[in-house]
Amino acid sequence: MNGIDIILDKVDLSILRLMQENARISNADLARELEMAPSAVLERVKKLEQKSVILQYTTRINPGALQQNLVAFISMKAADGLGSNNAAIELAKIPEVQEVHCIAGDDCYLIKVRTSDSSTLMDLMRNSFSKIPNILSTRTTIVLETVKEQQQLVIPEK
Amino acid sequence: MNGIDIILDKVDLSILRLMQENARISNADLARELEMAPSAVLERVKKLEQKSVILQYTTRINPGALQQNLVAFISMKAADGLGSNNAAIELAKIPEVQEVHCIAGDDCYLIKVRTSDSSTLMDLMRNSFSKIPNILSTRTTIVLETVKEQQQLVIPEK
DNA sequence: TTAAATTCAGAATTATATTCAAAACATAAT
DNA sequence: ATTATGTTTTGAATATAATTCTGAATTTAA
Repeated sequence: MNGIDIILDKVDLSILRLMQENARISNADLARELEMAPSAVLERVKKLEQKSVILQYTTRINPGALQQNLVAFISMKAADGLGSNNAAIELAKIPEVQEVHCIAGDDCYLIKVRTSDSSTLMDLMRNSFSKIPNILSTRTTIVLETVKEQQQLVIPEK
Repeated sequence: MNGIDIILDKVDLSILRLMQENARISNADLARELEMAPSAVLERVKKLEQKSVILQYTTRINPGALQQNLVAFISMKAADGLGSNNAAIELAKIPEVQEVHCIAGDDCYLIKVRTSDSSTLMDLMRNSFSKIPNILSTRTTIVLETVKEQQQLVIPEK
């Protein structure tokens, strides 16, 4: 399930670097950048997909264009027993919930939510969160402005 | 800079929905899904890019495959004057820093960082963060396990 | 050192991207 | 209503790319 047993060489890392920056790069352009035959590059890409090194090709959309300007972080205490993630799993099913993390310290979960505005967030909390058992308390932090937001990894040279 | 003045119709939303799910869908397949001519679809996609509705096509890479398993959230107080974001802008330049948010409440910034392990995080804090002036204090929350992590938006039907 | 497996290049085929002109459609103004 | 204007769509043409396959080269392991 993790990164164990997958060995990525220099070429793989270059592919990942190029595709992380632009997922729609053509295989032909990839091949040109890497100075390899398109067929060889394609084989590697397929292998990276198949080994789940590549999880998804996705499009980053301007949230403002869809009127989704509210971001909030919510920390939650839950009464899930040790070794049980039930609340987290239920939270993860909600599409507006972008991230669910189990964290060290007092609170059990830290989640990130994106909605159109604060009243939609309230609706979400009232209608969806409230249906999840074992949530004991929540503390919501509203984001005023986002300066940077991406998930790109730092890819080593080698 | 925001979502104002951009009007997206049903077809645009479908394009965004399909491309958010799979950025590498071919234009031909897009056209088939939408039952439109490829040329018409291409025009729309170009327009969405040009209007910055589409920000980027990116590849989600398994962090484990690159040995980047540590996620931390750090809240920071900074001495930036009101209306100045200097610390945030400097933080945003650090590649391991994936998110920088200005938040309401006591702390000024909430940032999300991804590194290979806790000692690399310590290095980062010692070497990079410490060089940023005006950071008064930090409180780091280590993620033990991530249940969900994506940035996909909820795209309305219409 | 050989055998097996992996990776690669090149050619052939199939499919796709892209461009363009013309038609269709929508909008606003007269 | 009717014309004019601008936008969007289509369909055809052509340029480019994806994909498959075979054999050669390289690597790995026995």
